[in-house]
Amino acid sequence: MANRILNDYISVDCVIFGYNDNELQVLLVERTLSNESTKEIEFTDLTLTGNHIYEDETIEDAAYRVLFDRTGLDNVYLEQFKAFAHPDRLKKDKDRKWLIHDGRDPDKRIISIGFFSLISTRDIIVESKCGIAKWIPLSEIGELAFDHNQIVDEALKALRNKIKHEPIGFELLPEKFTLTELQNVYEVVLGTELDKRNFRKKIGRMKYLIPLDEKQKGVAHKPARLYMFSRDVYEKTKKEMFDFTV
Amino acid sequence: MANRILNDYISVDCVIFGYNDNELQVLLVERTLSNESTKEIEFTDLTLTGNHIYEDETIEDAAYRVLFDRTGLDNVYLEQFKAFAHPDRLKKDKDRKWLIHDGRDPDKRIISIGFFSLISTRDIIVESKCGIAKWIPLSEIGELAFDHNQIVDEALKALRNKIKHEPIGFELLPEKFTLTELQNVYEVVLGTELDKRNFRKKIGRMKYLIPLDEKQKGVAHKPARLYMFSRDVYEKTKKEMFDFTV
DNA sequence: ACACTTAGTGTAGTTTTTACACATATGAAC
DNA sequence: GTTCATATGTGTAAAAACTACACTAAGTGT
Repeated sequence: MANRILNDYISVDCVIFGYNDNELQVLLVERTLSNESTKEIEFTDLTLTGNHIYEDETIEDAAYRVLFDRTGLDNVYLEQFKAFAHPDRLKKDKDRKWLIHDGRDPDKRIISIGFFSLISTRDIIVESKCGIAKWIPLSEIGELAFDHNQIVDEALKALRNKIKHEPIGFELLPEKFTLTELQNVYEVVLGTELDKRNFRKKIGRMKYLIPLDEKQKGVAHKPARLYMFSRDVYEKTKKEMFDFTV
Repeated sequence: MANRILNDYISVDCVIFGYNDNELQVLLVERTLSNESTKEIEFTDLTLTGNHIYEDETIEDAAYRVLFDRTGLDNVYLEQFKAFAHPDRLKKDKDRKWLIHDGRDPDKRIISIGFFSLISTRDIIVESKCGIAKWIPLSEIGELAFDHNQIVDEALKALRNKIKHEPIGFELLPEKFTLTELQNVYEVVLGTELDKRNFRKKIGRMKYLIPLDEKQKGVAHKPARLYMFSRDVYEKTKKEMFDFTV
């Protein structure tokens, strides 16, 4: 055993989930790889959005900063779920002798602290300081850079677990939403179908779900009533939690 | 903002919970602090057990190693729950101008990845390679070194959350146990009282709870039946999870 | 006016939860 | 060996939650 102390780069990586077209999507960034000898661009790759932690900030601060730099959004649901540090994390790239154009030394291990974040995709992403970010449906994610596939998998697990017990589905929707939209979020995240009447009965009991005197507009069918989530009420009644235990 | 990249020590810290005397306890180690000028020992402090991560191991490996070095135990319940890195983590010590005798540079920030671990305190702790480890009841923990109070708090939160949904209470008991002992574990961890009959009705439904043809011995009252936890059955029937949602 | 589409609603049977009290088996003390 | 002290082990009734299931209502488009 080498027993050298790992004293290495640390980063936060955010798995930013969005919900659109009845699908769960992840925000990913292109990374450019070039051939080490010819210096020509070989191809591009997809990675999660991450960044280093500065000396004067907490891990959470760093994650919010990454999120803001990438999406221009503030005030977003964000949760730390796991730290990753596989010794063979960079092997893939080293074997292939590609140069990574993000200024990191490819021989160093990176510890990454994983966060997942939920954003309503109707919140238009204004800025994206660094590189091209794209929404990719979860089902269409191919092979990502580093160990980012594993990080996404674990993030999804953490999200599924969380949504069963706490009302975070709202975070993926715009401020006002219909019950069918909400049900779809749960179905998409959990990967199950839910019965419409039973779903409505269940969340109808939750006091933090506020019915509005407003209806959907411009749809070619009976317009649905709109609802809001009240964070205030939720904080006051945390006892009665949303529990989708299967 | 400084914007210097944090490139610093990383460690794992384990919050090792044990259950004894109807109490939840934590395994802590003494740390010796001495006055920087006189070099005399000032006093001792309590810390969680932690260690650095080596280059060729995963974070989990490191946590199991710490656990083994400290307790001599293998095959123990262990779970990563959160990473910590407060910029002011070491301020307390720096202000007081104490020298820390564990070889760490007190000016460096330490990122610590928190694990919690459950062990049956009837498993006698054989070895303890480094320093004196003590079981301290949760209620009697004073001010710990670094940000370890916060880490313990978060570990307890994570434990409470986990025990509501998965059968990990068993990990705190010896192989054979009575239902009253099991109920006590739940009560102590959750900090609530539970109704004896309802508790038994509920776990009676769980197939991974195996009744034995054996009874308690040497007690001055009606001897209780002994039970075992079957990990095998649990893995096969993960659907019906233990859910103590209050 | 008609067709199309999604919204919205109720019930009966089953299971789970909750609250609650007394007889029983053992060791200890006498 | 009788009695005492102590923790074990058990059932029921009422309320709440869960499951499965099908039709009418309210809009838009033609």
